[in-house]
Amino acid sequence: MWKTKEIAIPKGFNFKLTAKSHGWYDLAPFRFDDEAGVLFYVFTDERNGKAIEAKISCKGKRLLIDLDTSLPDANPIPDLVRHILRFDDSIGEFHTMAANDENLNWAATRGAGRLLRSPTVFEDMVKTLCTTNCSWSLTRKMVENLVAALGASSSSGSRSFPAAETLAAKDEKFYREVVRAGYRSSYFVEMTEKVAAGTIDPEKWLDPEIPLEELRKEIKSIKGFGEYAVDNLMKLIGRYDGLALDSWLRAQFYGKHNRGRKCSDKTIEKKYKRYGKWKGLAIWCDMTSDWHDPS
DNA sequence: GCGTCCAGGTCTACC
DNA sequence: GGTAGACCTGGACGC
Repeated sequence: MWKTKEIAIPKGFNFKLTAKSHGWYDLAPFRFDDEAGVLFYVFTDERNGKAIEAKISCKGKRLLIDLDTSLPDANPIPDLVRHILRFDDSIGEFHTMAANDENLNWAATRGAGRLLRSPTVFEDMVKTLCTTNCSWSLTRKMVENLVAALGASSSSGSRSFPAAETLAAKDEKFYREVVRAGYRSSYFVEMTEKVAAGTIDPEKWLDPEIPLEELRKEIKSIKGFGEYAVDNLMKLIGRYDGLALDSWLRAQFYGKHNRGRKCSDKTIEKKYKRYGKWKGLAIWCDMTSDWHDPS
């Protein structure tokens, strides 16, 4: 039995631009149906550990959340949806700056800049580690393997993202042979054990009061998190100070702003310096301006 | 089908 | 602080 919940969207919110803001919509348990304009996600019901599939779509000024189960009115899923779509993010300052930039005014006009994220920082950590040093197809495969092997099953058979404790119970052999994580396997073991044991608490990183450098240092101390991975995770947390430069982003920059010729990372930094704490969002919106159809 | 080469980001050892 | 090499996988390519 499906049950629909409705919530009001914030002013200037663009559902499709947010859902497809970066590749996360393509990683399990997310899925996006372009034709229908529906974002799918499989949540975990904290009460019993069962999976709940949600279909999220937008109708006028309302967001519709269709759940494949009947839940009590006080269920947490609408709040989690607000979190993943970043309803409460205040990016007006970024839009004000972008409005005066010929490369970025599209973002201000159309309401881009909210980057889709997972319900937990932990899930974003795992996925970020899966993006390091490999093709996108391998990233998809690793996440898929993880969810298929350890996720809880919904009534329709789709699977949710496993909890840290579930991942921590697995050894390096599992990550190597089932997830196909290769040399990253030992990083997964170390990271998930630390989270499950409470040695690190990723959810606390959402606190905007944590000093930037302190946060950066803590994430950087985790094996497998270098410059790119730290910046990427921090963007998802809501800190856009780092550019999260990877080979794709660099190549895009060379093509758009340097006549296809390579240049140093410092030159790239210089281009977005005026955006200050928003520069990570600025380069991302600049480099993805041709991703989205005008509708 | 098989073998080889390459891209990708981070870590570690070394200078 | 900077650099080189190793790590591992999937995809592209040539045979």
